Amino acid sequence: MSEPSRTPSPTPAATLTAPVEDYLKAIYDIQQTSDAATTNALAERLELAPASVSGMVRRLASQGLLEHEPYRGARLTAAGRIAALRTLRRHRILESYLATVLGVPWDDVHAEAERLEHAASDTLIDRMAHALGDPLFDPHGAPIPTRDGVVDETRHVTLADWPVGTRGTVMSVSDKDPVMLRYLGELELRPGAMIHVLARAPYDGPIDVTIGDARRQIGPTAARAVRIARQA
Amino acid sequence: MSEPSRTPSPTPAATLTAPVEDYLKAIYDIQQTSDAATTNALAERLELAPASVSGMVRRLASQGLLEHEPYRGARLTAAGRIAALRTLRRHRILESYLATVLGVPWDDVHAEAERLEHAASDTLIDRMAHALGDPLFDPHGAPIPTRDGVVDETRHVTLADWPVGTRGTVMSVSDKDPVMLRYLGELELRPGAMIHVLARAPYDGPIDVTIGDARRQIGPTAARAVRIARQA
DNA sequence: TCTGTAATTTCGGATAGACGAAATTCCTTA
DNA sequence: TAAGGAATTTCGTCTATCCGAAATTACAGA
Repeated sequence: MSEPSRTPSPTPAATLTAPVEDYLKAIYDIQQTSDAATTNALAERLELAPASVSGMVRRLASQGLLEHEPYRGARLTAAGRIAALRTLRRHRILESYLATVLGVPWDDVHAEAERLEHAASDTLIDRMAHALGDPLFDPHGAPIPTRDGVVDETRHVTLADWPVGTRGTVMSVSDKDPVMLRYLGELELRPGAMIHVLARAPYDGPIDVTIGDARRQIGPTAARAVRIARQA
Repeated sequence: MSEPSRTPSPTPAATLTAPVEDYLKAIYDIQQTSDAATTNALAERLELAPASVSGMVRRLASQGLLEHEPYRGARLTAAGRIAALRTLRRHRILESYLATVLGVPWDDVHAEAERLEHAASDTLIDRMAHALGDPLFDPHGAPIPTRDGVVDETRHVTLADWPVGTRGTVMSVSDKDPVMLRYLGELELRPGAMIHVLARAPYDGPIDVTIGDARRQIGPTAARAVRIARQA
């Protein structure tokens, strides 16, 4: 585990619109993997035209929420990062609450939280978190930022890159695609599951893996949605 | 109690924007008292300029959600009524859930629900309703429409007009103003409270009333926020 | 170094929603 | 019935967000 990171709080920041929160969250997400978020990557994630992203990125940069080097991509500033983590916390607390308390199926919670996260007040989110015992992870295994922006940013290897012959534990699964999530659920590929990669066919071929006791073959796309860590 | 009213379901209606839902809800609300919702009444309730309301009302009329006689006011069509009741159900289920399950103070639930009602899916609302045992009234005593648009529309007399010398039961209190709600709470003027009007000073003067066992004087503005029915 | 392709930005334009000022209509009252 | 005030609508504008088409830039490979 790497250090949890702490971001100082500069401004309380005026209320952001829903689209702005979505951009910041997407940039944060992309920056977990790449150094900067490119226009195309953002456009794809947000399902918008690249032209729209260009315009918004310029505006957000002028508001000090991110830095933008034309043709190079966007990087969150400290203020942007705080705003992104605030939205991420809302999202993941909501996912946890909906799944745990209200029994919303785990492949549906993402879409629902995606809308509610822009409307719920901070104090409501804190109430939900409290009711859940202030969880550190959401139902898909993603870490939940605290109220003051502390979050575990460990970058886990995906199942697609996990070394052959090695055992590991599923840390998290991507929550973006309900169909994929349903498939992973059927395979018992949930956070906490033990896996053991037996073989991987070359050229993006299927991966031969035991999940708990069951032996399975899974394709590279699904494997990329599953993040693994060495057994605890 | 008057007949619950039933509205047939014409169209599933495309998804409405948050402002549109707000307009429909406000018009429904105003129509509970007046025959048609005037531009000024809407502007005041929605805290918008009358010019803005004029424009929106015209648009909503062209979409078939309401009928508009220029200079005369707006009336919901069947389709508009259904949409309004759907939003009202969301609002009141959310209020109930937040207050009952999450312990949000009863004077805060309105504002929170006001934002969440546009984001929560129907199935989530139904889950919440189910968790509460499908309540018929929200924490302020307002009736909750069912999934298929049945709602009690009895028009209750307010405390300001309740006959002197008569006992009654508080049916509901207006949830719009948190400060007022806090005041009413301090007076124990909640749904279910027994009241007995002893005297009313003329010209909008104070009302002399017993609430439960306590004797109080309350002003006409607060009294207008409290709706009363003959004792059950 | 030159060049073609992919990524990005710019430009003009669209839509939803809101506003103030000015024009219009309604209705009461003299 | 004429006038004046109040309510309403119209008009021109503004902001936020989105788009397609055209122009620009970056960069890999010859």
